[in-house]
Amino acid sequence: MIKNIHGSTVDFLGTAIVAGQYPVGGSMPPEPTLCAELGVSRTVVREAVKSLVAKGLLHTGPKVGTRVMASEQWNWFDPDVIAWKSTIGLSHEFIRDLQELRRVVEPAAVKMAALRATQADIAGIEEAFAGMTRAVMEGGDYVTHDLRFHQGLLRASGNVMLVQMSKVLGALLRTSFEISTSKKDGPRSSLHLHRAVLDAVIARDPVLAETAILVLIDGARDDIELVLNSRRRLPRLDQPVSRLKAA
Amino acid sequence: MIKNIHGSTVDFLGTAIVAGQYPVGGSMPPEPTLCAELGVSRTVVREAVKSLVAKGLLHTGPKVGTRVMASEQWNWFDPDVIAWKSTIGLSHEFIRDLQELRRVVEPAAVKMAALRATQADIAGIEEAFAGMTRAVMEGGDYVTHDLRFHQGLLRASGNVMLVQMSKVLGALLRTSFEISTSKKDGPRSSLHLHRAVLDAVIARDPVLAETAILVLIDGARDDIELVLNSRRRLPRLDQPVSRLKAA
DNA sequence: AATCATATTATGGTCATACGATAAAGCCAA
DNA sequence: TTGGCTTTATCGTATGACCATAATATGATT
Repeated sequence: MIKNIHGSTVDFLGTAIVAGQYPVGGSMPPEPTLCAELGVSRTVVREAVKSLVAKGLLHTGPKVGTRVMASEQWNWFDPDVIAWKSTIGLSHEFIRDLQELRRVVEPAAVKMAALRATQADIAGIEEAFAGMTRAVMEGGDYVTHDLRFHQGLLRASGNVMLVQMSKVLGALLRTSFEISTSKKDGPRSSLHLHRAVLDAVIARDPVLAETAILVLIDGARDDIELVLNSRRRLPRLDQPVSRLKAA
Repeated sequence: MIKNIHGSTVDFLGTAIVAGQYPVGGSMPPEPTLCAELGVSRTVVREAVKSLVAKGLLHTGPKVGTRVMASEQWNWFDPDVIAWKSTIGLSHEFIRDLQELRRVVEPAAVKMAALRATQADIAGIEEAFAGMTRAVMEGGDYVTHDLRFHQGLLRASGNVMLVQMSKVLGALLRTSFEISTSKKDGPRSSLHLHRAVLDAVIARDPVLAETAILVLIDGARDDIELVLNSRRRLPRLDQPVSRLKAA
């Protein structure tokens, strides 16, 4: 992803903060220092900091400096924040929280979808399913279509807030799918489970749709648990604070 | 709320955008124009715009200008965005969506709370309940303590993502509570329903806790529906674009 | 010696100006 | 009409200056 200096700076600082490279509650280096470390102008640093303030990661004030907020204050539903968290490696606890969220949200969304999905919604999900099938048969990017399938379901719920979640859940789904896909016949075996969900939605059967998606979700949960227990901790990337323009 | 120029500018533009005063997909006035309209420097305008970009409301590019993103792109879980939406008046559909979200999230959170709440969590909720009781008996701010009660429940779920929701749901709860409170004996009659939830959590009974909170939520939903149907639309504030410093 | 008021100062907040970079829109030629 | 070039409006970045705030230090007063 090619970005301008502002975007790169936000990503750099955001990742560093989420990774815990600056102590929570402590102060960031003063603006001139950040300028020097990153090799950018004060304008860029200030606008980047403002972006991070907007996402709840930082707080600024004259003389008090730029402080890192407690992680409960961060906007965890912000796609960028989630992305930064993903790049440094999702912790076991965080995956558990996302998993729980998914198990709460997706069944509810599917129930609504069964009641309210438009033809366009269903067509979109069908297309995603077709892509999944194609990927299994002829090879190809299974994960992308799997993501579209689930995001299509949330979209079909017709609820703005639930649609929003698809972006956040995307991080979990990607991890989840990659794990499932690495298993023997993962995609092939889950294909008919997806079909069952879609059929229930088309049949306007909320209860059936809910039970079908729960099978899918719990299956994914078990796969993840299995992998997480084998490697106690996911890889964590500790990148040193270095010049930005070099990268 | 007294704020600095940056904060005021972000609020002003954010509110205007959420209110639909700038056409979605269209371009905002160019930076110099905004500077003139708001009576602030370009620095302030740019940093404000950057904040709004961070919240998904805007998108900028050289020559393309500053465009308003489609509302599906907005970070609806951002406390500021929700606050702006609240100030201009929550639409019927938006309240419905929030209501649905609440009905999905809160029962799940309460179940988790029943299993995992710490003594500190419970103490916090007890304190909020005491405040509610006091407000009913001696008069006082019922809504604030009611909010704390529900936020305490979400916090006790021990799930980061669910805790985040408390901020968003706060907007709905405030509206909801104000409506309920305006009803005859609203607070007094709902007091024992709250007590039932808390008791179930203390008793570590997830199922009981869930059914108890559902009674509470559906009661609130009915109250809201009633009020919403009497006045077809909530008041909407159309403030003209005017000088910022004057206010 | 302890306390409160005052001065200092470090740090973010705001402003102004200049120039670079980009992509839309117009123009010209084939 | 079409393809590519030029123009130009607009955001992106850099710099320097000064203002506003609040933590800290200083000193006076009791």
